[in-house]
Amino acid sequence: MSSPAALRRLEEPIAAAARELGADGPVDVSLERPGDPAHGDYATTIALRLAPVLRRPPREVAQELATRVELGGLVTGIDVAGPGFLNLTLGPAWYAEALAELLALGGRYGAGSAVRPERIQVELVSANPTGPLTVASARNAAYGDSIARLLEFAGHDVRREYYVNDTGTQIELFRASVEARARGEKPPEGGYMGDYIAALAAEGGDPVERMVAAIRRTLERFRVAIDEWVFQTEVERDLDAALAELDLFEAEGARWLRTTVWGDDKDRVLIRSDGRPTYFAADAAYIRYKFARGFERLIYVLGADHHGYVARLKALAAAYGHDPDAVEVLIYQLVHLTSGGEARKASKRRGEVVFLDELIDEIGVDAARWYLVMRGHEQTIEIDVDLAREKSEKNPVYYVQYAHARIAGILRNAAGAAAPSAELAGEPAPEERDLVKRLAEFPGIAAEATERRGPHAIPVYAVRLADEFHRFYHHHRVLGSEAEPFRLGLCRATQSVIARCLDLVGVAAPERM
RNA sequence: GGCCCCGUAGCUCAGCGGAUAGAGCGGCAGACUUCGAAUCUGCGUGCGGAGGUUCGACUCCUCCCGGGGCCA
Repeated sequence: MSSPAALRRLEEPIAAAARELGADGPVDVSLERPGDPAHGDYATTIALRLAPVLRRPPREVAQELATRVELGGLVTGIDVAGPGFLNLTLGPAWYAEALAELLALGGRYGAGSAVRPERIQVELVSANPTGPLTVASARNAAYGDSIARLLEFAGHDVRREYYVNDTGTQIELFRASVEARARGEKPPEGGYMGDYIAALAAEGGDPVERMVAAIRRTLERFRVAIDEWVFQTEVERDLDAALAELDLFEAEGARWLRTTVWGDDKDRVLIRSDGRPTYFAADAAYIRYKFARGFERLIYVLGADHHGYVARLKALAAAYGHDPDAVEVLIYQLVHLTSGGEARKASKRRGEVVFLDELIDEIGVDAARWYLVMRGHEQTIEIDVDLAREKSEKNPVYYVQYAHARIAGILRNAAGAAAPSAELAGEPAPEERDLVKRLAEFPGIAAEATERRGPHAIPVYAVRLADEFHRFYHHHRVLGSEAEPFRLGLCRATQSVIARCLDLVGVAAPERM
């Protein structure tokens, strides 16, 4: 399902021909778009990969495939090139078919790539409620939410969850800091400072509750819809039951879980010698609670500083009798903030933070989400706050949004004109061909982004698609041309795919700008 | 000392086994009586280093160098 029907219609006859030659099992034709237009519209390396299996020279295999394969009018040329590439040149009929498929599917184009839909929980952000969300959490939110959106689009049943650490030493320190401030005293050693502490002190009430409410508002503003908020204090009510199910051992007065048998680098304490449970004990109760709710896959979105958690979380899953691979820990690298070339230190306690709300105020939700998710999650990213603020119109997100708005404008003006259609009046122009081929990439891009947990592929693709559209626009008039129905069809299809791309990363698709 | 991530164009980054490695920003030169100029067109030898696997390596493996992070 990762390729559109228009591509499968090319791939399947080639696969059939390959099987005739003696290839057994599923044959992966995987058509690719060559960089050089002289190499045709699509190319496959099937002959190169088949040659060792068939014990024949690759070019010979390619030649034989080219003679055997029957692609009818979809293709006007099939050539052997280089060491054994098979290059296809598409005929007009293919473009019409591809566009027809896209128009028929509309917003569902590219959806449903999941081979087996699962019940998936994505735990994201889960920052301590000791202060407003920072830019570091913003990457978690943007990345985690895009993962959730991709999984939903692929056909999975997805729930987003936020785990609130509402107890423990940091929380006590936080409460003490607010109380000290309310009395007009200095915060305790290592305590929290900043304007928000003063504001909480002035407001009164439970500062933790207020912080959670503030985080909730920020996430809503950031277009992250949390389905479930789970509090550590709630989870810990089942602590005894959760620990009773584990095979703990005693050592040095403490009670341990032998996580090393599941690949952790050392065993972990759950109950300290003084009888107090560790944070890890709460993790145990929590993961047990997650599985108890029937999720088949648990995704944790964590910053790079938590990479040590991977082994012990999987160990917990295994200890409760689940497949450790049902726990998937997605690690993203940290965000560095710079300002005029100088690094800014993001420390919640010293009040020198850049909060997510401030970032949104400065560059807007669209640019913020785009910027935070447009790079690979394994890449440390650098955000120059000044640049983002002063030159936000340079952000490529506007380039993509502009293409969407421009199409919306054309379609508004087309009221009363011919209906969009995939009917081709004659030969499609080069820019029209390029646009259709770009659109045909989308299902594969979306599926791969989902499988690899790499949402950044979506913005990268969206920029290319917008690029292709802008080029098409400058070469061809849509309204009033002989090819008006086909070009309106192209516009509608492009608009639909751009809108989907933007939605997958939580960015608005404006009708006007 | 162990583990994780990263070294690609001046800068920020795509590219995850295929043909001549791309985009944005910055710079230079052009294009609006025309459906939206937030646009388009042109100008670029750069994969940290050394081995290895392969018909083919930015991509996979080993080592080294360099940056960031976690743990001890």
